[in-house]
Amino acid sequence: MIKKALDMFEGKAIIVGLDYELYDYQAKLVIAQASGALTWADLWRRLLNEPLLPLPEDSSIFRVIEKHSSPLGDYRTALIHRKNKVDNNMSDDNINCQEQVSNKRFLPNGNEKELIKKVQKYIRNNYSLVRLTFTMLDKSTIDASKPICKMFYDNDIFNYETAIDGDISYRNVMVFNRDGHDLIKTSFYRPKAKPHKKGDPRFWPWGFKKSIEQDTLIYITTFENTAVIIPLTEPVCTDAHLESVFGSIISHVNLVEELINEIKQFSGRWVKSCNPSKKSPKDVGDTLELLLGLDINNRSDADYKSSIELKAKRSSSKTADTLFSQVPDWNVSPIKSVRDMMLTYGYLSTHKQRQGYKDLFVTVSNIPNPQGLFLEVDYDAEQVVQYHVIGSKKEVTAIWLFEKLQGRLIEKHPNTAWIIADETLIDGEYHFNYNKLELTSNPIFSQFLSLIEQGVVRYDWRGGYEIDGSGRVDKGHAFRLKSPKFRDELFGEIETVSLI
DNA sequence: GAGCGACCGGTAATAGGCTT
DNA sequence: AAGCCTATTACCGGTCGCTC
Repeated sequence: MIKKALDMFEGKAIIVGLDYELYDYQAKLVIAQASGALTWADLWRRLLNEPLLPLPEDSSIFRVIEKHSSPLGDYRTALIHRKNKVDNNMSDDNINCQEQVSNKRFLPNGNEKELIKKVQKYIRNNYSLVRLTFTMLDKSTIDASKPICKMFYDNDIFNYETAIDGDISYRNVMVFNRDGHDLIKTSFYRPKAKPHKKGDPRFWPWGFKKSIEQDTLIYITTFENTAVIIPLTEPVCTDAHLESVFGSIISHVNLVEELINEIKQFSGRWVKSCNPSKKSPKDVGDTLELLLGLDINNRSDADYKSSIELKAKRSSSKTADTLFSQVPDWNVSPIKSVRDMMLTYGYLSTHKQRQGYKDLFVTVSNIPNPQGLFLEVDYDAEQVVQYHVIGSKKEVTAIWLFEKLQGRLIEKHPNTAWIIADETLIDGEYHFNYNKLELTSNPIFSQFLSLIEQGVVRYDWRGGYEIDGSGRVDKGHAFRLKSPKFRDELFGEIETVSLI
């Protein structure tokens, strides 16, 4: 009986896998989540109790896939990988076309991505993207998603929480158009819904229909406590229009030039490592800070004149970028310390020098890891939450407050210089050659949260504790960006500078 | 060839017990 | 009560090796 039920789900997974170009295990995960389970194994356990569980509907399957697709890029996340074009040949072209059309509805196309970057040269506040559908224009409403509600609340624009269903409030909203921009009277409200249920938060700028076409992607952000709507089309989203509102591009050009000139004193040639006899991961960064005359530090702010954070890497490295280290807010977390965390969820150390330790060197992403730990973003409570799951039991373990994370992210990365070095051995001594630099500025916090949801930003536990004793290791428990290739998702525009 | 889990080297700040 | 010492915690800088 159970076998048969599982077979049905597996069959559905195979079909979905083919339709959406997923690996088997990914398709299974999608089916599991669309059925309300956390993982395939979890679904299996649920079927034991409830063998007649229906197959998930296509709409919920699509929702899961949509949830795991990035709003900013045309790639799939950790959960859903795009297969190589090469092994696509056997798939049905019609299905492919339909799939592409439905995905394109949400994702920015190439031109729109360029316009997003252009906007972000001028204004870096939190933002959301909405693709205007036929229904929105027809009914004259835009649904305010959770991040949009939060953005309006944070900037004293509108509070949907205290709004009474059916009461319509009006605020002026800055709407960009072909001639520049206008302040447009805009309605904010929750419609009267069923009893015991709050109406979905909505807004609509008066006369928006006249100035906008269906399927336009709009960029919603805030500026000096006013909501701003920028349709991402060429004639509207111009430098002239943006500059007239937000002023000329803010830059740290001088400080950056100063840094580049300092690095050029020793770039493009081999310089001896600060620890030449031994190869250690941190040397590439420590040597750079030494050359620049900076103290090797563990300060939590940026390295160079508190304004530019330096990140050095070996050119051979393709590993995750450490964004910043931050332990959870213990006073609001069920787990009360790192030690508590390690001893509760750690595994017995296999390391020779740490016999009798519980280690936890693991990455926590949006899907459960081998310890059953995963992250979720709770926009209502304004927290990033680490859950632990065994079977169908899911419990909160640790919590980071938005406020703290936002502070850390902005404090640490106002401007970041990612410096690439080659490494070589000369006469038995290690040397570095710093020769390339990538510059990023002002990370976008809403994007940070979105990337957590997508599994692109993850949290690493990096430590261990002696079970009955005081021995410990701690390499810094940190939020990290899965791969350097996602830098532009978090930071928007990136500038590459050659140092040779 | 990239993803992923596991893992490496450090220092600064702070709390609390003990001595003076 | 001031000062000192030590234990503890929270940050800093990263890569490696196996699998799919």
